[in-house]
Amino acid sequence: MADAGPLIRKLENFAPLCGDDKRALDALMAREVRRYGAHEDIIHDGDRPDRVHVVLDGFACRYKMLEDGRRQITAFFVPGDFCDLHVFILRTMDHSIGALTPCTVSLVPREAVLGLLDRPSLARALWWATLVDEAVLREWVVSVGRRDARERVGHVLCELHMRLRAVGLADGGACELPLTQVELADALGLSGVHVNRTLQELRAEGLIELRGKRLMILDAARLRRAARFDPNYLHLDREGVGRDGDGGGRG
Amino acid sequence: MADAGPLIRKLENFAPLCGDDKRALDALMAREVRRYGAHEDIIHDGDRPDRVHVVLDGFACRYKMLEDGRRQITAFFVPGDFCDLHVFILRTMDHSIGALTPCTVSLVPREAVLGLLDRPSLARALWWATLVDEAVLREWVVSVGRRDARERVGHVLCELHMRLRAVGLADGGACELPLTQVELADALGLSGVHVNRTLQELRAEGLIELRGKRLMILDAARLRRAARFDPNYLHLDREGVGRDGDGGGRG
DNA sequence: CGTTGGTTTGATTAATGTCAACGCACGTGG
DNA sequence: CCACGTGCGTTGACATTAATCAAACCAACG
Repeated sequence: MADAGPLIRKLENFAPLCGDDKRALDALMAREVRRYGAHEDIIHDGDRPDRVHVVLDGFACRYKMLEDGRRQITAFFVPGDFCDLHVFILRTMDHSIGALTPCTVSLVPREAVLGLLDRPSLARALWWATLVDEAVLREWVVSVGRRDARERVGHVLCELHMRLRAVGLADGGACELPLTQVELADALGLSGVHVNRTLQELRAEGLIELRGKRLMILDAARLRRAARFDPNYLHLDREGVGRDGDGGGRG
Repeated sequence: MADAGPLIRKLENFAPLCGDDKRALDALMAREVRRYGAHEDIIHDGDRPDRVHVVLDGFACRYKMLEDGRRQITAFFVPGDFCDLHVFILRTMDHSIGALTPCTVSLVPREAVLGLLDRPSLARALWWATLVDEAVLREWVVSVGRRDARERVGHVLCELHMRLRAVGLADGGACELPLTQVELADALGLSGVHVNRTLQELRAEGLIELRGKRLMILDAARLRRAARFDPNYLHLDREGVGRDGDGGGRG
């Protein structure tokens, strides 16, 4: 049931892929698939993995623990996301990757990814994806460093909704969001209690609805304004089309 | 006087470069050089630059402004750092890059960088450099999200000192650090006043000396412990040597 | 039912921000 | 050589945000 659909949809936010490209991705993602339970680690700090992990289904995160138990989540992974393309160069992991919900993950050997890169359109698309990941990370720093709790919470909800929509997992203003408040807190640099109160505030103002594992954005315009959310950093606007691309074509 | 030395020294923390590699870098960096004054923007949010910028001399930063004037710095650039390799794929800048001190910057056209990538050893080294930048950014999130002011300030000082040492710009525990307290604050997600008090605390404990534009780490072990600084995320330990590189053997 | 994981609440405290003033070094122009 | 302006660092008083602690609550589930 979990397939390469989200990944393909995501990459096509950069530029359309041809049939062969999609078939190559499909084949690769199906080669070796593993399931992880909620809270199970997919890769652990200090590991030296030899395969790349792609989330096909479920939510995962990148995180780092301090010795005294404080945790900081530095990325959320949704279906279609690569977890650890760095494996190609950096020997040892300097952080962990864990499943937040039960996850289906494709394990792709290094060489197979290198094979993908022989296709210039895919090489560009994958490069785009990693650059967007970096842009998301930069925005994360801005949130945690300079936005107050309301803005942070609102911002991350806007972002997750957009990213889920980009892989076909949102339906109007609604999407599945199976994150606990403490997980949100660990991502936003807040305490669980404070996230709770902030969510209540946003709910009370009629901006969102968040019950169980479902998020509904009730007033997108107002929420964005409240959170000072500007989606340009997600680069979802087909920046790769009509490119006179020497950009990738080597080989 | 500004040359490619720091860049070369930095890349050799990953793996040694051959003479041809170094000459190629030297030649490229010398092609077009510009000077920027302190506080001058090198690239502005929204720009679509067509050249890549490498800092040869001076300090610069990546930052993002919020409409109401809050600023978050998301990276410090020291000599040897690439500012914007993303230019290859992402069309428009989603943030700005500014000189913190007077800077000498090399402007390298896209195609010239692509030429560099034809040398497998350089391609790997540059890839390594961008992955380390990302790792630094992740650590930045951890600091801002979960470390208190003391730890943040101590951590960034440890990091900057190590990075400067990696490009040959530290001499024992000392290095030039021409950053104002407000600039540090904007990087750490703190107020200028609070950075000031925190620095005084670190000074009073005999951990550092920071006067004028010079930093001296007086007790590295204790400072690291106080800041919970673990340098592994900088990946400066020659991870690229002895790699059975499919990436292509170098002559 | 009793457990468990997650959410909610209230009371209190700690960390950090804000504001406003002052000092100090440096450079510049008279 | 001095007066002045400017940018940064430093201080103190005070405001505010968010953390902490502890308990209660709720729904899902075996």
